[in-house]
Amino acid sequence: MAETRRTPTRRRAKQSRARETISVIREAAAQVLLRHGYARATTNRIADAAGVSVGTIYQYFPGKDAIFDALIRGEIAGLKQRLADAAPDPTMPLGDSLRNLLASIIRARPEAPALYRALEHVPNALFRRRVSDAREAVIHWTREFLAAHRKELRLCDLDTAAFVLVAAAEGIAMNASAEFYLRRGADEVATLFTRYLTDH
Amino acid sequence: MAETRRTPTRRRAKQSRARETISVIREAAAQVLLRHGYARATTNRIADAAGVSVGTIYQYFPGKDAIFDALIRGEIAGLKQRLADAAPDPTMPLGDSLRNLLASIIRARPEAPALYRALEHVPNALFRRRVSDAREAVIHWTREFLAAHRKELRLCDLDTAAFVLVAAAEGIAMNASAEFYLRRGADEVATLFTRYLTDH
DNA sequence: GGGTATTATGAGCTTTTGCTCAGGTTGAGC
DNA sequence: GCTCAACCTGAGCAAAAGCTCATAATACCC
Repeated sequence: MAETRRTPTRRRAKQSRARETISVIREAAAQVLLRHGYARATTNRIADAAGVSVGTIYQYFPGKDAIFDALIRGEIAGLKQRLADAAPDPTMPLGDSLRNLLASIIRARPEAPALYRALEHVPNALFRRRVSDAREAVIHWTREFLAAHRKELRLCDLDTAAFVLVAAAEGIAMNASAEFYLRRGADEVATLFTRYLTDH
Repeated sequence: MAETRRTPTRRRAKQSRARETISVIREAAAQVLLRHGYARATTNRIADAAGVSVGTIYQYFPGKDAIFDALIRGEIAGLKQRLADAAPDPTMPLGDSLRNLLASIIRARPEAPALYRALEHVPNALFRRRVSDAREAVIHWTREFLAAHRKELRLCDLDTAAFVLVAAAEGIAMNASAEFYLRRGADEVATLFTRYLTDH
């Protein structure tokens, strides 16, 4: 439970069997985290859920938090990938760009918000910095996106605008249900943002 | 650590000395929660922070989670009070109402978002329902607020609008720093919402 | 001041949790 | 089929956390 462990590195998988085990552990950790929350996500429970012995976990992860660290790194990498994929095409009108972007992010991983929410409370300083670094990166990306569309915008303080957009989007993503998006929720969010950014 | 305890109720304070102790414990719990997070917010640590013996905690709280339950109930009650205080005056223009509302909520308890964030991960089903019930109540209150200003609105689906507003506001409140509000952040949020709701 | 109900103490008991390690199993290469 | 490195097991240890209870201190009422 200490912040720094005595055994910094562990065995690296060399056979496909081991790589499979690692990903099974990761998925089990995500499931347990979603079902029980961090405080009850014990190593033994994760091992049970993974159908694996506790010892196996410690073959590949130096400690409990390392599992969640791997999880959050995966989630962040995925989010960044999706942002990159949703290529910001400056020729397309801003409203349509926004709609596409939101739809693609939302469709990609519907369970991500809940997982993210649970992950956010792993009591580890490095870990928390990873999360807020990622937020900062998304804000920066958003600012670039806005700059590419500068001519359509009514405002000039792009930094503030980017922050407001990302924070609002995060709040909505965290609380919205799947049905919300099915029932034109993504359009609604795009409208919220477009009306804020442009003159109708 | 079990969900149900053997000792359901505890001593009720009868002297002012005891009431003082209880509130000291509550404040200490909030501090420890903010500083260390739920997983490291142990009963002994809380007792230390409160300058009180562990036993004293268990005189008034049936278990660790009960402390946080009391905390969240207090926070929610405070938020509801602030919403009620910010009387929705339908004669005032919607933009101004929003600005006032946001400013009064923000000024009241700047540390509330962080506390709320930490509290959200107490691993207790009843507890989590309390939080989402509160969110639901705020959404309902917002719907009423919108209904009172219906004539100024461009949209008709007040349920969706109320949800979008509350979720966005939560996201912004959770991530914004104090400086953000000082540097016309509240105005910015009011603009975001006003432009979404009305025709410029 | 004496009596009693209320409040506070904290050493330590019980349970839980993170983690280890001595040993067993598997399978790729020969 | 043999070998050996890679992989896996799970009982159990040490530390930590939740909580109790016998005892002490305090405040209130007469």
